[in-house]
Amino acid sequence: MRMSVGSGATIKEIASRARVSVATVSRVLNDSANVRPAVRDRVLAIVDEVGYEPDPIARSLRTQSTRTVGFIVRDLVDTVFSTMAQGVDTVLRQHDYSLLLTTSGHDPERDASQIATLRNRRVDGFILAISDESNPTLISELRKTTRPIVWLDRSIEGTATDAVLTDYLTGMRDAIGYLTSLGHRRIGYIGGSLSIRPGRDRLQAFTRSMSEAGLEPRASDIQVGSFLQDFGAERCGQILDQVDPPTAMIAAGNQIGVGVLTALRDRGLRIPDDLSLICLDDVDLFRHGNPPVTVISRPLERIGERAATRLLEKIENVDQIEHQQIFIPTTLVIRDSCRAIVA
Amino acid sequence: MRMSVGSGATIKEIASRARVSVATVSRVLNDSANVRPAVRDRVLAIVDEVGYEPDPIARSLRTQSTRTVGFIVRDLVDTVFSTMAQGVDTVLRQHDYSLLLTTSGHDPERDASQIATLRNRRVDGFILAISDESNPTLISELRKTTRPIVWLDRSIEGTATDAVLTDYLTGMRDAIGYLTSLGHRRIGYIGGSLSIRPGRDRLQAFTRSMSEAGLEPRASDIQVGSFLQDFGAERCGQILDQVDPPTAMIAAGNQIGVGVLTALRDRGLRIPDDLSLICLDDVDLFRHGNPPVTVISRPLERIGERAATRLLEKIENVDQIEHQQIFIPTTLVIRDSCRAIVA
DNA sequence: CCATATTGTGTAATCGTTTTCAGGAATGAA
DNA sequence: TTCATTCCTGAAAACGATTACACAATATGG
Repeated sequence: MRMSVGSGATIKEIASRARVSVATVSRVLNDSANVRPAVRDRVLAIVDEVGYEPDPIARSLRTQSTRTVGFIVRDLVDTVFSTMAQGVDTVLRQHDYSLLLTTSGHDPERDASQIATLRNRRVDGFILAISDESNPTLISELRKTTRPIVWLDRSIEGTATDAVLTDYLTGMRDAIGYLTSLGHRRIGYIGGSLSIRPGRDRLQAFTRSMSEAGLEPRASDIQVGSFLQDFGAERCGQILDQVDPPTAMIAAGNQIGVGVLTALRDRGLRIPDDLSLICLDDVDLFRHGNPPVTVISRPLERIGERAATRLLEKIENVDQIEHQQIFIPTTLVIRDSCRAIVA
Repeated sequence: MRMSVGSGATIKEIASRARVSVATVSRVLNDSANVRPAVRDRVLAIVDEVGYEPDPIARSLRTQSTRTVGFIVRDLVDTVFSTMAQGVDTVLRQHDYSLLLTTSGHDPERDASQIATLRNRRVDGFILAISDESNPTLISELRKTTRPIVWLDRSIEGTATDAVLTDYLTGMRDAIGYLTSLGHRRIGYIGGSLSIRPGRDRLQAFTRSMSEAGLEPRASDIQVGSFLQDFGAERCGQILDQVDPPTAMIAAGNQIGVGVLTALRDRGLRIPDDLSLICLDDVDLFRHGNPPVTVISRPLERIGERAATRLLEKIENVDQIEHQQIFIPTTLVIRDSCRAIVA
């Protein structure tokens, strides 16, 4: 019973039709070694005629390579991740690799189990944008693979890793500079969990930018803990409920930003009149919202592409041992969500 | 040289350690046939101790099944598709299947070539949400596979197919009803390309709903052709530039809706004061925008889940020959983007 | 107690490739 | 002509599982 894939032909059939051995066919197809031009042409002609395509499964079994990359993201519904995935797909496709995509939810256990799954599936490499880098199960799971890993806005403490990271400082500094130039002194900050690198990096970028601007934020103006919408909404309320709330706010996460927006709407507060707002990541809601909101932006698709490119480099260059951390700068895109304060 | 995957052990090592043949180990692992309980336990103990996991590649080669599903979407950046992908992932994960995800851009040629790629990769089935169903290259490419296919908001004319489709009529009828109840008589419509099923279905739902409401739309109020933002913006302008433009508009595509929003903003028109707007698909921008826009909504994630479930049914039940078309109803979610007309 | 089912197990073929090894043909040098 | 290279090719051994087949051991029935 022949499989109806491609022509369904196997290398054996090609070989017999071309009156050569399977070894020769294989050599022609991997254009390796020396094979007489006449023979090569004969084989190629048959291959073409029959429409033969080698079975990648059989090939994988023999070569221990699947031309497949595993990509784990927290959540595909979040535009940030799906846009990165788009970038990854673009690059992989160009290099005849396939994308095995899966999600970890917000569950650290699933991070580990998904890695196990992908490892078991023999992916040639991993791109990881998972939920919690510090989970010990995860770490031990990772040790079981020798395949290259590229972290996406993540990294493991204390270990040399390949990673594509975001330089939040560039955009954050501009954001704070912009706000202070408008006269703001009290700037609130809502950020995600610190158990994950962007949570830490963004907070650090914020505090550093503030102190560079000569500002010392109040502890109560800084709220961190989760990237979720509800968290953003709740903590936004908390910050604004103070007797003398900040005049500006930074929502360091696109979901958080959504939460802030709904919190403001619930209280009947308007942007920028009642609060100046800067969000992170240039998603539709911010770009096309009313008013369009000023954001710290980064090239999400490009970031995905960069990670994929780097991973392929490592896969195809096994002897490449050194690790690279690639930093993608952020930029401030000014729109209409901040207003000047009259002193 | 042992691969460092799982324990790196092969079935042979387990067999020799357990003093049985590989056949017996295989039998235990596929809990098939009769194997003496004592032996079974002994084998399982060793498997456990060693942490042995069968190599899925070898298994695939023999069984001709990869426990892998291919999913082609037009564009991962579009929330509609990435949300569906999330649903697909959820179901596949629960059944130990993996997701091979790829995009076709808006390019019909790529539709076909991606199918070829997935077919070559021996996926067990396809979920297709591609760019153009009528492309002949695509059709002939599809004929080359015997693996089950589930269409997602798509279908091939004239052929019996499995598909998860959207019943746009339910939501559209409510939308038109709602608008007429507000006093609107002139309702514009901007829709996507008719070379793809949702383009046709949505338009049909619109014209039918209109006539049910006793309304006959002007030809110039109906613009169809592309799902892209720019198209939405341009045609929105075109419709509004008429001497007596409609008072309400339906944007039958989320990107189109974005385009409409920007077009309105560019002309300084306000929603709902200057135009009542109903969009399709409940994305962040519409849900949390200002004002929040009334939408015809469908459960995107659920739709993805449904497609995956159906596909797995067909995969694991090869003898299941009949085709199913599953219709997911749409609902109207009323928000603040429509206002009453005073006659 | 013998013939016959039933159970449990191992041997070996198979899936479709790549690649090692060995050997024959062709080439070049002396 | 002879010998050493170099070039080309094929046979066969992997890769790591599943499974058809054969056969021994045990159970069943008269």
